Amino acid sequence: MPMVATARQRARAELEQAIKQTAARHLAAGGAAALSLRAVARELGLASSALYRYYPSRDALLTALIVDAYDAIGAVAEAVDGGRDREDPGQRWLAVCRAVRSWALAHPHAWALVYGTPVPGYAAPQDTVASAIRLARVMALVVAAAMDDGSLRPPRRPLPGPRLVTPAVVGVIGRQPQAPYEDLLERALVLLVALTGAVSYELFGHTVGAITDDAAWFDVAMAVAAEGVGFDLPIG
Amino acid sequence: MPMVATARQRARAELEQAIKQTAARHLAAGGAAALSLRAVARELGLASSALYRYYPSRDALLTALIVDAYDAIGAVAEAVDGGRDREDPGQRWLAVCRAVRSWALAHPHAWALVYGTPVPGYAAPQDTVASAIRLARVMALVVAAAMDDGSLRPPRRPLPGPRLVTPAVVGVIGRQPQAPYEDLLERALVLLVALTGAVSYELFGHTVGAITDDAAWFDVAMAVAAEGVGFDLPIG
DNA sequence: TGTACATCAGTGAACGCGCGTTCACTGATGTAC
DNA sequence: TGTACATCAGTGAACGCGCGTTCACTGATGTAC
Repeated sequence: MPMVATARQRARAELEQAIKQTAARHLAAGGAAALSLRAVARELGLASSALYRYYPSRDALLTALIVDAYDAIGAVAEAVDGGRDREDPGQRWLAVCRAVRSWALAHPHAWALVYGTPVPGYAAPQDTVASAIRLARVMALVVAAAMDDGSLRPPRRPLPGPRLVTPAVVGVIGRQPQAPYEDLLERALVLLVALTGAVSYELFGHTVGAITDDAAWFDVAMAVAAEGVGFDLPIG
Repeated sequence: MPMVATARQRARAELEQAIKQTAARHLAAGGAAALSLRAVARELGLASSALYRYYPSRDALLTALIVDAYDAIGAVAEAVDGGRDREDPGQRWLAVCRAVRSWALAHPHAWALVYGTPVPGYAAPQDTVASAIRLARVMALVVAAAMDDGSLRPPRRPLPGPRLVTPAVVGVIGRQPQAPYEDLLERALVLLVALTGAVSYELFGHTVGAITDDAAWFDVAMAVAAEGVGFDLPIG
């Protein structure tokens, strides 16, 4: 087992990337439905059958693009929030929301691939979860920071009943939140719903005719949602 | 101009409905991508070209289905809220949210058609707006009722700056909300984002592995979002 | 260092499929006098 | 009431298209001795 990659291995890795990049470009141009293996092969000057040495099926290629999209969104969130541990949690979360929205506006079809209608007949394999979780993790850390620094208002009415989040979610912040914040994680997920919901709402055309300034309203929406959770985003 | 429809007119109206119903069934089975004019014609025992006497293109048929889906959602919301004018606004809104969610779970592909990824190459014509607005109207009326009956908490921090909703939205409740509720409609739209966002979040598979009880969590999410707007949904 | 063998990337032809839309047509239904 | 004409629903063949996937193959790269 050699320490350095052989020429064949390097060529393989390169072409695998080239295929994915070309596919991503086609996705960006026409959406998932317009992504065709034959078109990708054509652009790369390959026989269409050659792609099967790299991806066993169209779905597998799509899965790779989905993972990349999740990772790109997660990376954007992490980059924006990185090193802000001492800042106001509201500031941090708004910055993350804005960055995610910007990314989505720049990559609408990739956004649709992960947060829009699932591709018909396609079942998300396990490969995507590690990447899908990155944005949620940033959100959870910001909320946990708000709880720890005392800036989080306790809920007006704590939710009764058993916890609704899985241990996996609790694991993200490493502890079960204590009273008066027992229901913190259930509430916090609403921030993600508001974020993904607002971005999709705008991107999929539902603000047309209703909202005059999408960017300004997005900030409002994030602030309103955060108030329900118990912390304040900077507004105005 | 006869007062009664001729046999030809009746036959036409019937077949137009039959085409749409068959198309709706195919949509429900396989999603928008799986909707094919030829398959619909086949099932009806017609030549595929015959459909062009009824719908000028596949997009036109799709538009009819989109309008129907919006109307169905709006009708569900209106039916649930009908005659509840005197009830607690929080109760009313939660009932609407739950009914919309149930409809979506029963008609996932139709939901995806209107709130999921827009069909590629498809631009929503004006025909859809009247139907699309029905759910928003119910929401606005409930919120306006809460404002009027004094159960709506004024915002912690009113939003500065100009209004962000169009006159069309103001027209739904018939008046510009006054202080301390100037920003009511901007806030209220977050309820729609939370509702559509939460339903899509669940329907498109993002709660898998994170939430143990989707129905219970949905109630929580709606309550948390409503708190940001200033009114309380019944919980627990 | 050189040779025999194994691996594997890429080819090109083929399979089998279904689609949206157009068009000249036939024959039944409806209308005007 | 009957006839001539206009309307229009539905046909069936055709156009032109692109797709995902399989398979036996060739020739270059890599490996073991």
